[in-house]
Amino acid sequence: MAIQDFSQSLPMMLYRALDEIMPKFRCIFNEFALTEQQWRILRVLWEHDKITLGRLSDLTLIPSPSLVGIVDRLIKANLIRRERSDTDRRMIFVVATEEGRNLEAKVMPRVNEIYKEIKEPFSKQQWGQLIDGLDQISHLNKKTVTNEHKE
Amino acid sequence: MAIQDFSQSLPMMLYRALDEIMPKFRCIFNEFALTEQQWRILRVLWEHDKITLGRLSDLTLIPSPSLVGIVDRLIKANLIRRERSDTDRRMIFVVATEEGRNLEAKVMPRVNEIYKEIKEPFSKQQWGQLIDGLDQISHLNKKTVTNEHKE
DNA sequence: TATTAATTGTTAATATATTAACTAATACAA
DNA sequence: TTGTATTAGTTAATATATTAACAATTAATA
Repeated sequence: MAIQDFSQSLPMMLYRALDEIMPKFRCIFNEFALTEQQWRILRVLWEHDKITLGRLSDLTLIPSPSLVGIVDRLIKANLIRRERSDTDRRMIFVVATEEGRNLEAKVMPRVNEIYKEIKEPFSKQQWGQLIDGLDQISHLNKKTVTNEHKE
Repeated sequence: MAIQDFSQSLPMMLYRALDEIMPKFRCIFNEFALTEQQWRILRVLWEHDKITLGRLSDLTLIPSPSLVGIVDRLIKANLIRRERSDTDRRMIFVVATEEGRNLEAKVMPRVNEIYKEIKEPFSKQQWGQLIDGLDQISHLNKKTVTNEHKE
C-alpha cells in the first residue's frame, strides 16, 4: 500500500529521466559557450522574432527573476538584445542579434542528432504514449476544473 | 520534419510535468519548514537507517557539492546528524535524529494525498505506460549497449 | 480625474546546480 | 615501504531557482 518506493515515485522518475538526457545536450551547449537556460532562450527566439519577457518566461519555463540575469548575460555575449515596447512601456521585447540567429544552424543539427538517439529505441507507439502521459500531467489543473481551490 | 516544436520536445515536456506537480508538494514541505531537497534526504532516511553521503547523492539525485550545504542545514535544524565511519574514515554516514524520524508520520500522509490526486485521473494502464517510458529513458545507456558512441 | 487595482519587470535574500579543483584516506603496485 | 592511483567528501566560483517585496506603468472604477 502507501506510496511505492521513493525512487519509483513519479517526481523522481521525472528527475531521473532529465538527469539521464540533459547532460548529453549540455555537453553540446558548452561547446558553444551556452548554458542550458541561455540555449532555451535562443531556441525560443529562433521560433519567435520578437517576444516579451513574460511570454519568454512561459515558454522557457525560466522564472522571471532568473530571466533577468540570464538575459543580461546573453546580451553581454552579443546574442540577443532588449527592446522596450512603444505601446506599453511596461513590456520589454527580446530579440536575437544576427550572431544569435546564426547559432541556430550550428547548434540545431548537433542537438537533433542527440534527440534522435534518445528517441530511437522507442517504438512510435511507445513514444506517443510517453508524450501523451507527460502532456496529461502538465495539464492536470487546466481541464475539468470541477474542484475549486480553498481560500 | 526536423524536431517538433520546442515546447513539445521531451525535455520541455519533462520540465513542464515537474513544474506542474512539484509546487503542490513544495507547498506541503514549506509548512514543515523543509525545502524540496531537504525533504528528499529525509524521505530516503526514512527508508534507510544509515546511509553514506555518496549513496544519498545517488538516491536523491542531489549532486554531492550541493549535498554538503543541505546536510549542514538539516543538522542545524536538528533533523539529521553526521557519523564518520570507523572502518573507512573517508566515508560519512547520515542518520535521522528522533525529531527527523518523527516528521515522517506528519508529512507522508499529506504527500500521499497529493500523490493520489495526481495519479487519480490516469487509468492503471496509462500510468504504467508512463512509468515504463520514463524508466526506459533513465536507463538509455545502461541496457542493450549495441550502439557505441563516437569519438 | 483621482484612486485603486492589476500587470510587467526588477531587486533582494537564500538555497541549490554545475563544474573544476582540492584534501584526506584508502587501495595498489613496484 | 614508498610512490601512485582511486575513492569519498569538500571548497570555490559562477549560474540558476524560489519566494517575497518593490517600482513603474497601465487599466479600471468611482
